[in-house]
Amino acid sequence: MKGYNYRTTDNDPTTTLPLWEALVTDAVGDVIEFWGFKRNHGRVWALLYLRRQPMSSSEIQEALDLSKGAVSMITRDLELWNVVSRVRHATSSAWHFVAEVEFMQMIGQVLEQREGQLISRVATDLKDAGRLAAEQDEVDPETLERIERMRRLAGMMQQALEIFTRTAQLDVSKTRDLL
Amino acid sequence: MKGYNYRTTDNDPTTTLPLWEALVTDAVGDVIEFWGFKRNHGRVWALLYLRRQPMSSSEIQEALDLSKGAVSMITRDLELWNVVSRVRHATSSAWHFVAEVEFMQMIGQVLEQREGQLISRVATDLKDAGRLAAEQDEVDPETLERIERMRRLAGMMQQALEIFTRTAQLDVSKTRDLL
DNA sequence: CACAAAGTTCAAAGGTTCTTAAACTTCGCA
DNA sequence: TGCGAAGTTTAAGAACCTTTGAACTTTGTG
Repeated sequence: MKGYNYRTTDNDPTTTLPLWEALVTDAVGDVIEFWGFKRNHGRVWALLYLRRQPMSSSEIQEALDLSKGAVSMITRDLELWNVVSRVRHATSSAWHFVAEVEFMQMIGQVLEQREGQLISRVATDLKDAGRLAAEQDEVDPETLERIERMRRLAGMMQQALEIFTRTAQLDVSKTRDLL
Repeated sequence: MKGYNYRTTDNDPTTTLPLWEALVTDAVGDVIEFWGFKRNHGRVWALLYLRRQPMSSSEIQEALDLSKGAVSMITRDLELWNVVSRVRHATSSAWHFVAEVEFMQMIGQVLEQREGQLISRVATDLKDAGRLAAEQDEVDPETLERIERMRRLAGMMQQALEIFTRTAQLDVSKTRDLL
């Protein structure tokens, strides 16, 4: 879960972003990275949220010192997750992006999906293991019990994570007008 | 958060572990990896938990096809987290390891520590950003408000994660005699 | 339609993490 | 004390993920 330090804001003279904006975008980048996303997903969202006005790809690219390709891929992801939307700006032919405020939804949604895949695979593997072990004569009944207990532990983790993501989303909706 | 596939159990003829044991150790490895630990932490713990008898480093090494150094480092971590303990076996001069059953505690403990570090840094950064932005005349009050809202969001995440880890641990203690 | 600008894709580069293997240290025992 | 086995540390390498940059495709406009 550790980060990759593709940081460009430290002491880069070519950066045009004021320090306070860099602090915000990097902070959000760190948080989002902690949750298993890419740091730049958070940085782009934070910039758009902070600016409150549609920004073009090239503006984002320049502000955060990213490549054209990176901006394309990142905005595609953010759009897919519904935390950024693409709008037409009157004065320009290029697409512009704006931040949606449902930030926790993105985390909850993707977390739940990732976790669901994992747990279902683990569950079937542990069931298979229990079945196979039961077929062996020399396997202790206590050992079979331990496999079953691990299966239950996995289920518990799933439940806990579900509760967490649901709570997190609820917390946001409670204060949705805040954001 | 993705894994590194240093898997040796797929179709390795030198592996002496029966398939059902490999399924269990790998399943636990996958879960633990999802939580930001190393896959082999989970595999070693699972093996010890399954065997229910003290195992020496070299036994672990052979069973899971790890190097001597890897076993040393992994058992050190597991011991530090109190999910494995080191015992003297009567017949041998080598240390042996046994699994403790407080598995969720390890996750909760380390998660909370990692998260605490992150959030406190993010909090101070966002506070700094707000202060710096306020000093600039051309910064919109609405923008200041948005920085403040992000700070609150970070705090909310911290709370949610705390609730989660506490709930997870509680769930375990409720069923502690099970495991 | 043709051209230019905008946007996408992907192989390769760059960077991080994990594992290994070998040197090194510690421990038990004669 | 000296030896061998056990255990630890670490530099180098393998595996992996992310970003880049250039080729390619799409879009808008005269």
